[in-house]
Amino acid sequence: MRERSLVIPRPSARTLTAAIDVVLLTPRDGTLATLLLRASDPRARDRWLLPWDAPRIEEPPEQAALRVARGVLGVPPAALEQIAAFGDSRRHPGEAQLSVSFVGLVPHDVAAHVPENAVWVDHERLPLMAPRHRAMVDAAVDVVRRRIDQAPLAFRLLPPSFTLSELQSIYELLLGRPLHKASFRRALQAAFLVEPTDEWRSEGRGRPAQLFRYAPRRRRASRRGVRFDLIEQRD
Amino acid sequence: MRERSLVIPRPSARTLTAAIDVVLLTPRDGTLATLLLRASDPRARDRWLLPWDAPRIEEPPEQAALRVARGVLGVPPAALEQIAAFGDSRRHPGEAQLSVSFVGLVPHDVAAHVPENAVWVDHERLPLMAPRHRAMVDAAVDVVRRRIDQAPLAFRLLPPSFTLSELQSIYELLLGRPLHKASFRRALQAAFLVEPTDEWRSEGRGRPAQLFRYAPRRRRASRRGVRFDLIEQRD
DNA sequence: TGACTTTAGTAGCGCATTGCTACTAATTCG
DNA sequence: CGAATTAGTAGCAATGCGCTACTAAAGTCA
Repeated sequence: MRERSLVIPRPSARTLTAAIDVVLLTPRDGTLATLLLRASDPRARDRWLLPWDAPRIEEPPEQAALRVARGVLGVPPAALEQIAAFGDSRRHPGEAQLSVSFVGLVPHDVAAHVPENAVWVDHERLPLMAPRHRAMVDAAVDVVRRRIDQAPLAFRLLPPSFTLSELQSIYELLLGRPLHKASFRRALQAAFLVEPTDEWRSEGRGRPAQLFRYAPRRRRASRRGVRFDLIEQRD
Repeated sequence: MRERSLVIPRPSARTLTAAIDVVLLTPRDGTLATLLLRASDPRARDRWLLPWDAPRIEEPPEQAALRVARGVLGVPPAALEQIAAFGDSRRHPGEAQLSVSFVGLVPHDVAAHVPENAVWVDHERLPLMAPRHRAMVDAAVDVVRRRIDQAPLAFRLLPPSFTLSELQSIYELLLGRPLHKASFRRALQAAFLVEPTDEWRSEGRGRPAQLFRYAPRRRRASRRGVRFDLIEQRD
């Protein structure tokens, strides 16, 4: 039973309930923090929620995500990327059958001004949440970690000029592991991503640090070889 | 205007029309080929379609994608991963407002048996298609290329035992660039991904090749350093 | 003032990885 | 048998990366 024909007799789209969910991430106290909203109804099943809303009529998911993010932050996030669609049996707080989730990065200064019903929580110490929302946070961090070396995500979390130590801290937070200072700087220089300004910043103790700005000069030669960075078998 | 409160007054999910679209990829004549279906109605606006269907009631997207893939292939694909949700103004053939798209990998022997209204087309030489479907094919190839070193995708396109030249060809197809033979084998050995069998295969001319099987022995040490493989600025 | 602490930044060694050329090995074709 | 063809390896050169150990410039405090 292998030869078939006309398997798909003119399908037509079906309606289902949908939601747009947004995972906002910011560097905070040495952790990567996620923005959670306290449920307005204290008897609600889920006390803590990711910001979300239904898409408006004819509103594309990305635009809806931007609207939701702006609703909580007042300004757009520094970066916004789609994570994935979630539509399995894991519960969504609004009982949406299908969720399209986005991750947004928020600079520290913007993150300081959020509504009173919102809190930033270390992404590794989340309270009890709807299972779909919790899965989104984990997936959001994965997306960021996989994209950090392909998009200038880290730089969007910093002001236009920054010290290399600040930049390294952001990378360490986003990657979730420490980096070696000398190696980090060497790799940064080889990639022609930043250029020094003639300003220096004295931050309390210690030698003042030179300020740099993001100024990608040329493309890095394409990735060499094959890496076979196979972690485990996924089925 | 930065301090806000209660930004999200209990949203509720809204209904919209949805579709599940599947990009099937197979190695074919030295190219990565995509499965397209010819429209049953020759006057249809889109003559060529990706396999797709509406999700059934309560059917999760992944399961629907599996069903669609089985409908064309007769068997499940060797691997199936979500690509992304597409919901912008790019037209879908079924006018679905929201599409959840998946990419499936199909071994060569399975790909040989498809319905008569289906054809395999080089992913770089697609005919005119609905814009959303075309975008999905491009995104599917991107997803595969980004995941190939983290999941054993290449091995799923091969029979249980295979020659290293065959394996290298698959990698080259999926990555879209040639690899150097000696370097490929060295990296492969360092990753402890395959083990030799005691069989050899003589394929016409030339020295017979030893057959190997996929047998990941241990995890590769985690990726070192930072790579800053920044390609271009994305906005 | 001068030693100590703290943070910034660099030099350079050793090892692993990778691209490459050049080889050897085993088979078919004529 | 020799040429052609495909499989597989050796080893060099260059690069990348982790690390230790340094120098530099500020504050702190006796």
